[in-house]
Amino acid sequence: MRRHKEPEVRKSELLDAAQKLFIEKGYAKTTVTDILNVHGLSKGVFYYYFKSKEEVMDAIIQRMVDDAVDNAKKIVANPDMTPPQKIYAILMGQGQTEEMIKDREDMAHEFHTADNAEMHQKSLVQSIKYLAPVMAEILQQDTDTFSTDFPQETVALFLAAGQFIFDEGLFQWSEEENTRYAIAFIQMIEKTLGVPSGYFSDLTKKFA
Amino acid sequence: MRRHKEPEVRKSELLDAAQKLFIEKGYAKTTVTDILNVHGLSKGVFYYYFKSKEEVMDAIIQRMVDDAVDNAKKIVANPDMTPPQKIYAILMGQGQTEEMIKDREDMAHEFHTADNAEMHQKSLVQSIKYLAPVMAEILQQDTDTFSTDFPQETVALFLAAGQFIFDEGLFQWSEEENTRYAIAFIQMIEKTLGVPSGYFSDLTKKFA
DNA sequence: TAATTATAAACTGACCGTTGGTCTGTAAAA
DNA sequence: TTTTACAGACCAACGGTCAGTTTATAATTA
Repeated sequence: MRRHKEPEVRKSELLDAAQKLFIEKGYAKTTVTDILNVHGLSKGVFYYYFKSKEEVMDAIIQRMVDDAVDNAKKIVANPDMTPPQKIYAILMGQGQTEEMIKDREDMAHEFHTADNAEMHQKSLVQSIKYLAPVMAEILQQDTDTFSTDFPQETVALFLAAGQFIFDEGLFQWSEEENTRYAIAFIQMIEKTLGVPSGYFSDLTKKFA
Repeated sequence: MRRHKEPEVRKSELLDAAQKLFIEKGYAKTTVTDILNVHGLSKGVFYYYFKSKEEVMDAIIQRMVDDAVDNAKKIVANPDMTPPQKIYAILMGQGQTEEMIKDREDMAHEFHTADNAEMHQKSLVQSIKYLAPVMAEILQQDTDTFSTDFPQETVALFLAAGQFIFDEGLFQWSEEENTRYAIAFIQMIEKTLGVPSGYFSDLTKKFA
């Protein structure tokens, strides 16, 4: 009765199931058996495709980061956006994959980061590694508007600060606090990049 | 033969042993039995003093953060330091307790943060919670030199960025990279706080 | 006051449930 | 027949529990 599936299909099934569970319950609290139960599979098949639970997490993070980088590259290539808009769009879209945004429209998905420290840390490290260079390009290609001595390093600092502070699971900011942090964040970016104050201000309305 | 000890002494023994192991091996990879073996104690005594392994981590973090806050308050009260020097001293002293610095002089202690995500995350969260207000006071008390709309939030962003980027376990920066990040970090702070460029520059030499 | 007993505090170690991971084997596909 | 995809019993290790033992302290008695 058991039907053998294409390896890639099975692997994707497992990855998708794992990702959903990791986000819902957290990495640590998600059992390998939990992942297998989603499609009624047995222990063996998991370790046929992956050599450890951690490898699955790494694969998921890689997928998410690749997505984010692709998205960022599209933004960079978009001729209808100004450089500041690009910076803003990439920074603010962080931590949310396209799929996650779609999902979020349906049900309220909380990225349970408190129980997800390992995953959160790894994904932040990878984000910085792969996303910072792409963003740094924007700054380097428009030295008229931006004045930064170390674009990549500066952008990395932005990513680290933003991803951490605005994480929904770590701090439960009130709406007011969130707004204050958002403004402070944007002002920090404006000042650091040397763009006039208010450059991003009209974009800030999204935080209302 | 078994000697009963003062509860506080025993508890400190366990906390100290745990802290050392958590730093050396990481929280996840440190066994409760490992902690007990340091002083040859049995399972029961651990759960006599703590109700879980996580509680021990929380206690250790609290101790570290309290230390850091005390230290920060002393710096704030120091009349021989200028406000920028205070900001600098607190930001750069982060993540290293006095004891850890002493230890580091003896043997090369690596805070194995890669295997320590949970602890690192929690301690960063607590740092921001308790340290940011203290630092914000410095900014508020010297509005002539500093111009920031949201002192506490801004400082929190600094802490998050700095603690993450300069973590020894997460990124293995070369000496050059480290210097670049340090300069970028300082420039970001200078620009964001509205102090003239080079305000911290003479302090930067420490990174050589 | 010294010896005895009662009570609580500090500690032991066998035990349990769960989990990540292994291994031998089997059914389906080629 | 060989290879690929899968099943599921099994294992070691870990966090945590618990009934019981030893040590210190207070209360009682002689």
